[in-house]
Amino acid sequence: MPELPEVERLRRTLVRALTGARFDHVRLNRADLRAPFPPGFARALRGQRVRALRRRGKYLLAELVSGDILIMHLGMSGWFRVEKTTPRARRRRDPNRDLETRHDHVVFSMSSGKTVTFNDPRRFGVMDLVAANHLAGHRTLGRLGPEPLSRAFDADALARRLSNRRISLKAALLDQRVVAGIGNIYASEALHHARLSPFRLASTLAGARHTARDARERLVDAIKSVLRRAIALKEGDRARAARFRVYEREGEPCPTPGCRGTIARAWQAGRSTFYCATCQR
DNA sequence: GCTGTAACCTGTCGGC
DNA sequence: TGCCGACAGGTTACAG
Repeated sequence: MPELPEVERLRRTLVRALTGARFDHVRLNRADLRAPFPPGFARALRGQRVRALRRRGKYLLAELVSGDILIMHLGMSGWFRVEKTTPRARRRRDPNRDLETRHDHVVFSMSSGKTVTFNDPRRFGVMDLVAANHLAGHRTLGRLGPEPLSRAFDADALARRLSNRRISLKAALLDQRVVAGIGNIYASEALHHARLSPFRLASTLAGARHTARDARERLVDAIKSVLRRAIALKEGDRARAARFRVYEREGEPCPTPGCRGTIARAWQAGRSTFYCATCQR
């Protein structure tokens, strides 16, 4: 599932196809994803040139020379495919290929000679086009918490956002207003890395006592470390067994050195949580 | 205002 | 083999 590391890696791939290029043609294969495309979406994009491709949390933001911003969110199953543009007549029908392209919802033909296709079987993705000066007021982007890999995200910033929050730590990490870009997988991973129970009340990390301060410093370090490591993974390292310490490892021994616990699974905030009850407190 | 939960959606997997 | 239900998860809407 695309969380911050996956979106960042995708951004680095898309930069080459999009930056400096113009949208020669935009094809929408349906009228909506999770929400309808804004009126005139394809027409408004056509002819526009991409100045830069940024990421904010799990959102990809294509800054256009005109000052508009193309907002893209992958949802649960969205992904982009980059291919060299080929004339339609030369494409041959291929049943496997048809299966792969069944959920191609948006096709960008770029002046770079690349075709960038958005494929999203579950259609939880989002695309929107807004003026740059409306970005801060955007209903979701405008409320996002700090970027976890930025200097702005430190123990003090975390304390401010967890203060008075009477929800679990796991639920807090999933709240994009607390910190942007973490999803179900990396929330479990970071909490295990920090040796903090996913069931602990979020506000207990906001206190002035040194134990609370120590815990939130561990959590900030764990979040940064887990995300950086995931971003740095190469294509060949993507096997889940190599990537995750607790996620989808129910029943396996806890990987923390010296811990004799077993990874358990619980249902929390409507999501699966993987944790070790022995070393996560 | 805050919190928890259902709903959206479709591919996959296990059980029958 | 085929059908059916459960499950996965990011975000939003809604109820309490």
